[in-house]
Amino acid sequence: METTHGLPTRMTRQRRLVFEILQSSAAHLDAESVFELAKIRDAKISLATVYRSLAWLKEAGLIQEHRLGENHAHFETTATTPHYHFSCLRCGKVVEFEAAEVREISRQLCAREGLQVTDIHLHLSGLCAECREDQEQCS
Amino acid sequence: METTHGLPTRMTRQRRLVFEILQSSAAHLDAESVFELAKIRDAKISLATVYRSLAWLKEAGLIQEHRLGENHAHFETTATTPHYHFSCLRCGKVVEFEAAEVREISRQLCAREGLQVTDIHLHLSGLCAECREDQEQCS
DNA sequence: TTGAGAATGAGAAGCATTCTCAATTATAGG
DNA sequence: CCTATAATTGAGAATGCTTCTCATTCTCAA
Repeated sequence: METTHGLPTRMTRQRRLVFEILQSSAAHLDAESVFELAKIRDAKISLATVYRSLAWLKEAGLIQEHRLGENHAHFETTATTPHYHFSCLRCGKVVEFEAAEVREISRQLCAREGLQVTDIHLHLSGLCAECREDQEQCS
Repeated sequence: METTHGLPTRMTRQRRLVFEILQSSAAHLDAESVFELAKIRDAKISLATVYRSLAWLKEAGLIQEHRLGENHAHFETTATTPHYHFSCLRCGKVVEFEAAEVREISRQLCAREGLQVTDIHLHLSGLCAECREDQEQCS
């Protein structure tokens, strides 16, 4: 992210490609999915570069990383409106939602503890409406 | 967690040991730390058993798993009062805090989307008060 | 144009976690 | 108490995701 002079490094072709893939995708892609999509436009791109690009874009604030219960990360471009996630433990479906109260909670904590919050992750999990119905039919 | 008859399985010596270690620890231990502490009381215990015990205790609702930014999980016994976490990106310090509003947010989402929430994780990250001071001295 | 630093590709390495499987232990029924 | 059955364990192999290494390529500024 920083050169030896403390200046920001460049937006390269590969980094732009990774960013564009995340921009044009509605879903929350994981590194492997980004890699698969990237290879279509750049057959030579390496998985390591995808990971490095994701780290760089995250550091630059252009994308966000989410841990949605699975053992790998998902990424999405930074939204204009802050939002949070619910993920279904059964089918993996992700529901996004807003909640202005969360920023207020963060603000209060900062004031009380003298700390500085740079990232907020609210992650709910359980069963989505569909899976809930399926469950009930079994019992 | 379940026998072939659908009955719950037993609380074994190893599982109790893992639970007791988490109970007597103030911090949020990771699997490796639990393993190190467990070996003191049971030299033969295996890391696999620690992981299996953690999964079993979690399933039983006795402990909770947290992802605090690092690439490994941390565990703590289920608290009477639901609480959330802030972790410092610099020194790793964890601050626990309460926020009743979060349950209300969850309740609203359940009502609106028809889903069922079983787990809530609110994770803030940034710089703790101490690291914030250190940072300022450098600039 | 050239030199220094930054970025890349390919594959190796690392780390946390899960799996396999043979041996051990617990439980229920006789 | 004995036995059959299933659950659990230990040990190490295997897996999956991510990061690292290093030789090569690219970019920018002088």
